[in-house]
Amino acid sequence: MARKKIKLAYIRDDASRKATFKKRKNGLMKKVKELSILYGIDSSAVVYSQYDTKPEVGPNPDVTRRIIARFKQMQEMDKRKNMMNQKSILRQQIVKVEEQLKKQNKENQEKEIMIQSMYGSLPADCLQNLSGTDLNGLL
Amino acid sequence: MARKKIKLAYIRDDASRKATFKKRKNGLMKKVKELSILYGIDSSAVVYSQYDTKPEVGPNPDVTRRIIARFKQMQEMDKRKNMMNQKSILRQQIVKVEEQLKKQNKENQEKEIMIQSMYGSLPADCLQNLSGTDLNGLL
DNA sequence: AAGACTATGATTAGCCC
DNA sequence: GGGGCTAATCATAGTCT
Repeated sequence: MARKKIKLAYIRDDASRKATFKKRKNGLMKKVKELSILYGIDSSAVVYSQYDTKPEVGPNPDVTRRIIARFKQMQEMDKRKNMMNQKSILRQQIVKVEEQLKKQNKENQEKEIMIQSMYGSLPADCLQNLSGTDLNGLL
Repeated sequence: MARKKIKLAYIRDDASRKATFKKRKNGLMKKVKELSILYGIDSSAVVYSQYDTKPEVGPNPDVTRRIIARFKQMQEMDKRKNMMNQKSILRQQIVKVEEQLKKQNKENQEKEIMIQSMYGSLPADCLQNLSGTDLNGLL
């Protein structure tokens, strides 16, 4: 009578797979029921298998329905949270871009002032040579 | 070190309830995961509790979503089946009532014939005494 | 194939820190 | 109050029927 432990992997032998499946499914359902009794909470397990035509639902379908409703609600919340996160990330990016823009504007202004002063200080005949030159490209 | 068994009932002591809950929840989730691995099937457990802000979902939310979809499908099937059953029950009732109706019609016909023959065989002076009498009530 | 049995492995209640 | 320990209970793989 060697009852050794099995390793956690798909049971290839059809007979023993089917045989032990029922035992384990029942064990699981028992635990689910115990959990809900011991702690006064909702818990449910659903098991689909090729051995049963119907999925096994424990401890009772009404609880399962309630749980599903709440699960969906939670999913919605998660989704919204995610969107909020994305939104805040975008906001941060906007702030960054705005700062860069501000900085660049300031630089541009300074360059403008430089150009203005350059023009002002040049002799009249030098202005002729500069006409047609792209000042922006130079800066 | 007395580790005795507990009886299956709501654990009133807050501390031990909270302490053992986590253990059992983890144990359950482990079993759920084992089930899906050993048998290559979908299984999922959802546990709501006052101890966690979120429900515990095992072994993973995608499987749970798939399972919920199938659970709903099954519910629909059950509903339809139920309706079909009700329908067939009603059909049987209709058949019964139709049979009763047929039977009664036949009886009525027979009674009618009896009445007719009674009228036909009576002498003329007897017909006067019968006027005003409810023949239907007599039969 | 399905249920009973049981040695063995797994889970866990109560403790301790 | 959370994590580790361990005795005790529980679950179950393999076997037999």
